Amino acid sequence: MTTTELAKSFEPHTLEQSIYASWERSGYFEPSGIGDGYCIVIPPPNVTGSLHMGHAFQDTIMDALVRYHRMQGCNTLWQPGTDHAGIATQMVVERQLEREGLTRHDLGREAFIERIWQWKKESGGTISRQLRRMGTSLAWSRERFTMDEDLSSAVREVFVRLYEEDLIYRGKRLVNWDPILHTAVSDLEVVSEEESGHLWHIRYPLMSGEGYVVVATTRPETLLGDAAVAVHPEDPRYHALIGQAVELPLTGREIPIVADDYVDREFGTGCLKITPAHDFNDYEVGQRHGLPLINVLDHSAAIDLPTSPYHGLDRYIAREKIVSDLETQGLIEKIDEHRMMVPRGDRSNAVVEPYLTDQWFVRAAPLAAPAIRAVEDGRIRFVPDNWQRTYFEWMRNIQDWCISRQLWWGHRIPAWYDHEGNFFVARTEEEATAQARAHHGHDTTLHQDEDVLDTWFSSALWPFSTLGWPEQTASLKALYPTNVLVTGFDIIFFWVARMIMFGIKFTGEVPFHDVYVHGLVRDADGQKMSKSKGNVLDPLDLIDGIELEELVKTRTSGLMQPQMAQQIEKTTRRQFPDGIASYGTDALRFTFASLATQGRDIRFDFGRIEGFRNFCNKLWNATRFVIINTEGHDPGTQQATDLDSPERWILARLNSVTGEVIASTEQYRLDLVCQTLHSFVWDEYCSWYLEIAKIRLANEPNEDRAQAVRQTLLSVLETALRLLHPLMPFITEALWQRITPLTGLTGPTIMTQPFPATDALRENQDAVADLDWVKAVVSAVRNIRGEMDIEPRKRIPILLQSENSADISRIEQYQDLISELARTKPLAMSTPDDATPECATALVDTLRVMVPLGSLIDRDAELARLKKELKRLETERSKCEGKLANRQFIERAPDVVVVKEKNRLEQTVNAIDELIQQRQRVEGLLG
RNA sequence: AGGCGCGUAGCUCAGCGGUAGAGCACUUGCUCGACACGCAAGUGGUCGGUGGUUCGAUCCCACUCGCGCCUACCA
Repeated sequence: MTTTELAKSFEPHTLEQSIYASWERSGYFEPSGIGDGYCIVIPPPNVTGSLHMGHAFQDTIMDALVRYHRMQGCNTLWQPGTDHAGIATQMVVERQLEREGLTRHDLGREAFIERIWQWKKESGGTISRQLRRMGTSLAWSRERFTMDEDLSSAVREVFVRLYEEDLIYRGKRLVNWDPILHTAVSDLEVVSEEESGHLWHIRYPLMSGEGYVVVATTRPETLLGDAAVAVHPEDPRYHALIGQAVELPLTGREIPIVADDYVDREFGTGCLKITPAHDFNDYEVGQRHGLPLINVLDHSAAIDLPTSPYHGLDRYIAREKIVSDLETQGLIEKIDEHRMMVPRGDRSNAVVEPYLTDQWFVRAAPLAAPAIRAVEDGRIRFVPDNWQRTYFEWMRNIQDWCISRQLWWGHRIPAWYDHEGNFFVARTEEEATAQARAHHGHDTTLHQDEDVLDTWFSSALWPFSTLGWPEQTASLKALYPTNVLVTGFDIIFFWVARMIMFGIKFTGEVPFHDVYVHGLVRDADGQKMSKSKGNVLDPLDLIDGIELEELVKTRTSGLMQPQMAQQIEKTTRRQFPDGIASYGTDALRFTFASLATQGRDIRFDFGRIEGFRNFCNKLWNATRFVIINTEGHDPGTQQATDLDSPERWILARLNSVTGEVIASTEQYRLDLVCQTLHSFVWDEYCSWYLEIAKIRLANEPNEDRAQAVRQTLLSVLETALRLLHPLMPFITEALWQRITPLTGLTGPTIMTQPFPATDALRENQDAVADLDWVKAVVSAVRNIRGEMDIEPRKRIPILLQSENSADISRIEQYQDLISELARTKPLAMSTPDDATPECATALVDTLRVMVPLGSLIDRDAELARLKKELKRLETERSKCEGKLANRQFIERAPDVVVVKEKNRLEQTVNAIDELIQQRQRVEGLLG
């Protein structure tokens, strides 16, 4: 035995990290520079964030694709990097400051930004460390960050060009305003959910002095900014009032009653107050009727009317006060309970306020048109393809994109203002100064726009900015357009659509050819994983394992809502009473890959990961077996030409499996790849071929033939390792390196070995048919043994009977194999004429497999077994007969199907006859 | 209000026009020299419901019931 004997079981943590380090050190992750380009850009995670299950899942898919193509000989780049996550990161650092009793304004912009860079430096390594633990083959030397200087200059370049083409404009518009974060957010960053509220019916007295109209509103405090009351032009109830005026309560202002068919006559009173500065619809109505925009809120959503008694009150406090004042004046007609959609900021959870401010916008429609075309004409393909509907739906109704954010952390907008309010958009301050000089005829002082760009603006450039754009770099030429974007459906709008628009606009080409849209990882109950729910799993906890107490601690610390801690602790203890076992990276990756189906929800199932950890161990031990049986024999993999059928069979199977793996990978069906490889390795290679090899190596006197078995053991294993490598990189590397010396192959790593290819010469129908038959015969004996409760170790006598010459020659050829696999005494042939003892019988097509009853077998058990088998056959027969009795079937079904059905019936009927006779014989025995 | 997805074995999921599959769980045996993270043999499904197309439907179509998601301006 050698000193490098494998451990008895697979222990992932002993090898993963050193293997990864050696890959990285050797530069295997970097593009080779040879072959067709294959490029994936990683969806950049938040630089200060950490890896969650969704990332881990997505990264598994990308790494599998990348490793596969690298082995296929492509010039492969998986581009790593992170984004600056404007709002999220700024919030985190502001919260840190809060603990010190400071705000960002106390520090000032420069110091605050410095502080964020500091935080990035401290926490920024987390995510790349975690990615490394996942085994990702990212080209780390090319790692990018959206705020790197070159990427920032790409951002400015894009901004300026869009501005120059009038595709970016600045304007005072209603935007979604987050009154806690004090910034505009885009419509995508607003999540509306139904909440309960009230519908207040308020009387607005008519100026004529005769009565009042009643308006219904969910937001009485905005009354202060009303500019009109609107009714439907064809509403007979209010027809006479159109053109009249009402007195706006609490303000004494006079506002008109206008007619607009936006009003829904059925809703509320059919009479609507119009607040153009605080509601998107009212804004439109206001535009149509030339109404003034009356802003009544400040940037924290408190009332901003210095002359009013409500000045300075928060919107909800003001609401209460206004309602009570109205009540005092008898102006509240009624208050109804009301369910309504409430828009909240996805980060702050604050109720978002439509708010009138100066912002920068991207004119989206002209950019969308070519982006729509790219998908329509197939230059970009969604996988699964129904996601293109979602894409089209949004793109065809696209709204202008508000890109300015009132934050400090991000790409500052490259626009400079003079004191007159003119602004100059330029790549640099010098250029802006020059523009200003040209404008004014002399130098003026300028100051840069305070706002930064939406993080998604820079993300939209990611596929080409990371490759060096706007420089025409070699990487850009070789690797752009990238091949596939792997992403979740939740960011199709945020990111995918915008990359397509900007990619086409600035490179003239699509940014990627395929968009592979995967599902979202959920917990075992189907719940979305989130820190606040306390159901997150850290991929590293699955890799390394975690004690229950530790898990409870991480799940309950740092909560936004500390009152949830108890509940979270309880469910955690219930769900993971023993903590989480250590499964290793390969098992985790294989699990993710197996879950990469076409669906939307991916429930993480611990049964799966445990099963795949066992699979790793199986592979490990199969390798041990192969090593033990080949070491010292120098078999090589140079396959002998004259192989016996078990070898021809397993090689043929390997060949089909290779074809299936390639096809499934190309279709992004990694779940099928898993299934195929799992069942090949476990059910065919280990359960059958290894067992056959044991027998042959023990009994084979011919050394050449024994060597052929050893070669086959090795070469099938070696090939299987390469097939598995994209999914399970660590164990396959470890085992491959271990067996390489035995195979005579050389090469420093499995990573850069060629991916297996199919070879028509390996196909072998005859060997496959023969081995299927051998397996069926062995299974028949094992079935009798199992059902009869015969000791597994005990050799039993069996008789074989057949008139079929194929059966007879197969028996001749495989008798030793069958007898060993089924643990029988030497096979005995008999003819139907022979007087046969009473037997337990099973049929393999035309072959009768019989185990003499004797003392071994229980007569009742055999009768029960026969009964069960007969029942199965009889249902089958009646199905067949039913079909064949149908004239339509005979006439219309394809001939092959009809013939098949006839054969099936014949076989079934024969089998039934056989078994009935057998039953009679057994019944004839006296019990 | 529109759009989409899902409903297959106890659980998690494949299959999607010609004999219902996998993993886990379950039952019964096994300290056989690779592996108990294992071996062998089993149990378990009117493929959500109703109708239609078809010689034939888990698969295609229509309707329907449940669950979920995404878009949308009903105050």
